[in-house]
Amino acid sequence: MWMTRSFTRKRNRRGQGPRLRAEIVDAATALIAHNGPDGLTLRAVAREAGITAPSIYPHFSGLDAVLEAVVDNMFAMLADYIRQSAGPAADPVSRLRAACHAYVGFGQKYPNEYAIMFTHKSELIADSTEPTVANMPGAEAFDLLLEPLRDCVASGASRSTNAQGDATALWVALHGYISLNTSLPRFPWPAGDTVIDILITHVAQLN
Amino acid sequence: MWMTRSFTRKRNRRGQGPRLRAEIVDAATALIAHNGPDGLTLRAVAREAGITAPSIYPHFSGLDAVLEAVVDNMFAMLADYIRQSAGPAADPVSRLRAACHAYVGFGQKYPNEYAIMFTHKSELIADSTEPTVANMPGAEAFDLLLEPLRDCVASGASRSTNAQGDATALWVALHGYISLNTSLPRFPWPAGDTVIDILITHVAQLN
DNA sequence: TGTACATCAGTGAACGCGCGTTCACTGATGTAC
DNA sequence: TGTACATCAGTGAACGCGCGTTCACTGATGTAC
Repeated sequence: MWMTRSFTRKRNRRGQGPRLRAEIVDAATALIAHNGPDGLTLRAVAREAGITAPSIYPHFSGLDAVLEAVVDNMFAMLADYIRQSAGPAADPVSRLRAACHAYVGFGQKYPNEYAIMFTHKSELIADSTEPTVANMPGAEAFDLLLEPLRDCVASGASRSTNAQGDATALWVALHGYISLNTSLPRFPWPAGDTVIDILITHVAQLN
Repeated sequence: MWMTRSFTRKRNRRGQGPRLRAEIVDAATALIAHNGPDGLTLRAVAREAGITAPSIYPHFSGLDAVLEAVVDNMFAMLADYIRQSAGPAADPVSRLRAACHAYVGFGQKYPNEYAIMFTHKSELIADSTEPTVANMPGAEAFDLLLEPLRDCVASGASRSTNAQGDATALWVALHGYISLNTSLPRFPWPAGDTVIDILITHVAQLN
């Protein structure tokens, strides 16, 4: 069982109040990572952060707002994670494969956090914003799949004639792998990365 | 807002007590369908079923057991749903395509119910049972993808050399589509069934 | 430089609520004689 | 056929608990003069 941190927090100095905001987000993330999304309450977050429950209100309107910040944070981490893994590779196919494996690797390294990124009520995305790729929460990560795929097409390594559609399909497939593999670990999965490689090769139509 | 049923329930007759078990499962399913998995409590299920909370205990050890029954029920429904849609088609490719579309259709028709089928703690599956395809909760549904794919291979319609692996990849992909499409409805999805068709054609390696 | 004061970063007690679970019970229904 | 009884299918009150949210407060820290 996960235990609350036991050391006593030191109050922030004048003007440093907003630092607590980040600590609250970290505390919520840690709780999700260890207990899943279920036990997540305002009071639990406060306990984990080493503060009292009312102290959250100056920084967030409630638990939903905290969760939204956690999700935003995780999406930014995901994009960084993919960039770090896929950046070095020179040829487009290696870059695409690396990006896909990094995407799945992130989901498997942070399964509970990954799950809430997509479980989270999407109504929180402002209704006024146009539904384009650019202002989606996962837009950065999506682009990190789409661009290498486009490069594969340009270099003749992929037979795709619809990069946007195929990148979407690829995203869907990788997401499905993370989700199913996490929730059904007892399924007789083919060894190692077999399924991931099948998906990349065929959905991205690599030669 | 979803309202509780207002008519008053009639007590079951002697010997008909077990009927309440099914009513409890139905009530829990209805709550999940309308409110998502979050507001689901023992007392809410009892209210929805028109009984008092303690009346659940003779039939289930607690909320987890109710949820398990709901999930089992939904997996059985899913298999029926696929069979009904995919049964008539004569040639293997049509059967495979129909099965895949039915799978996705089920997930989109019952998004909240579909989500809990895989969100549900998989530890409830007896640890002693061997992890084979046969005793998975979704085994029936998986077979309804695997068999048509094998037929496609046999008839020369699919280039797959690893039906089991490719069926797994296909399942993963369809699952991913349901999941992402449900949680990100504002993403600029390609029109209609484009993504599904891309996934079927390429993952099943149809000619 | 010293001091009075305003402000900032939280605390701690309290509230009403719905929850899971227990317990003794009730009243209709079937059964034995 | 009548009646006493056992059992079945639930009820209703009660408990302790953790929750979200409010409110008045405190004490350290920076600022004005």
